[in-house]
Amino acid sequence: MTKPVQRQPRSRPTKRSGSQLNREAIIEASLRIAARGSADAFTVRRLGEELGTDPTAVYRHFRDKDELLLSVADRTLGEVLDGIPAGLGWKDRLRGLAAESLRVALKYPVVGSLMTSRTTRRANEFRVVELILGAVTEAGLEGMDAVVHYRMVGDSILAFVGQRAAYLLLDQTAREGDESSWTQEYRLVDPDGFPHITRLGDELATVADDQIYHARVEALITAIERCAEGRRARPDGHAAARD
Amino acid sequence: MTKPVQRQPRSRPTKRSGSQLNREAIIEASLRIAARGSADAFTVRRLGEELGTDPTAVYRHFRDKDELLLSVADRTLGEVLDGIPAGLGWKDRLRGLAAESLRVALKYPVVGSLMTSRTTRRANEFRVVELILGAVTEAGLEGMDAVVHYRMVGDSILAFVGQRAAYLLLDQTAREGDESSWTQEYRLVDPDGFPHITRLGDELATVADDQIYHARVEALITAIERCAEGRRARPDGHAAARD
DNA sequence: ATGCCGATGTCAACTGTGTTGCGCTCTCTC
DNA sequence: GAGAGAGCGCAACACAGTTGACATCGGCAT
Repeated sequence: MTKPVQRQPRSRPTKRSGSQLNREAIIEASLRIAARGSADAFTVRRLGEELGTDPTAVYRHFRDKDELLLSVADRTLGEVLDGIPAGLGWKDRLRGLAAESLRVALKYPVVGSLMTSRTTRRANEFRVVELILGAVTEAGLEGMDAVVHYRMVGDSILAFVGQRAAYLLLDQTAREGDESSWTQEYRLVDPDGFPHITRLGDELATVADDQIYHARVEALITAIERCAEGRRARPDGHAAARD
Repeated sequence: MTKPVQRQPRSRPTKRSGSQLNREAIIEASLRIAARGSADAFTVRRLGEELGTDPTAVYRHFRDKDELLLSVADRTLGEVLDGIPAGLGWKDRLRGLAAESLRVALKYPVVGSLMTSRTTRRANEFRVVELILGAVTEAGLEGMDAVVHYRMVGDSILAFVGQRAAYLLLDQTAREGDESSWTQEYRLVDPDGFPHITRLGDELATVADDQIYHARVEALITAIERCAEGRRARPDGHAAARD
């Protein structure tokens, strides 16, 4: 009687309903914590606070923190997919995927930074893969060309988005160091040994991440186009896009 | 006198003062540990073992582990630069940088994975920046175009290399899960909902990381070329590489 | 020579992390 | 109503980075 624990039968009365916690609630609490941003915020103990339960209760629903993280990441992938409008051509679909990925990764920096080199192997990841494969197919790629360019797009977006997220997570001191490097250390280099850095000092200090992001996305699209053109030129098995 | 603690003057009595340790020795011990590969090997305590001293002695030479890591990373950047032959054109210089970066990152996976979104702000990093800026300048880029493409190249190489290194660090169980995903889970998707995944199942399972790496590097070079062509076409300030 | 002092290494300990084993309670099922 | 079993709380473990107190050594000015 110490705790009333009012439970509504909710969706599945036949399921089982004796618990306060479930995977969904834990994932959403994780997202709330991840959205707060700070680097070390996403710990099991803070997750317990957020849930109002003992931290170790999480382990009744997830084997370990890694499995929880993969589930959370897949949830965020769903948020990415929901943000992409329907009915776009393949280029704008990829641009939309890139933009949404960045938005979501900056919304949940911890997740974005930890997932740059992982595979969730869950539902929404399949949808993303299918989306990219559909885009490169529509662009005219097939077989190994399609797969190579899919991986190129997927890995690139994941990587850049992860870099941005990880940067957001750096603590204040480290981030200030990184930011000031272009306006401080890089200004003091020897002009003879480093002529390019010296000459381009202003641009190095003022270039924005979004410009670089844009350039990277467009480079991916160009690469796909180029490969497709090469395929149309000589439609045999392997299309080499060398020069 | 409770403990004798016999210390022999060890290797260099003539060298410097009574210190057994210095930054160089610590960095090299760190590289030896990092080269052994396993994920959690690079700890301060293991570093103490490797050095034959108390773990906390490291803190007499580096403010914290992060500063040590940045120094180690800059050392590995030197190894990258040393591996690039001289006298190459800008394309092959970038290809060499990419190949050497991958080689070194796979040699010291811990360093490679932790440095994907950091800036060392040390000597060798300047040399790398100068190298890339020189390449894009030789390609015909100037001003903001040069800087944007430099960052594109630098970030991309760092990111891909970091992904590969991080993957190497995954423990056996997690890695097996990732590896098998293309031959297991991705084979069982619904053919109607995921036609592209189904159709390209074989290629998804057999594509090699090196193919993707090659494609990414060539995409970067192509992007630089394209931007340079656009500049030559209309040599005013801003060159928009849209379509 | 001597006494001081800073630099360096050692040791114990602190905080915080993920994780596990034990036991209690509460709900569901028969 | 009784058994069973899942879910949660609690205490504790191993390991991480880091800090402060102490010991020792070398170089320096007196």
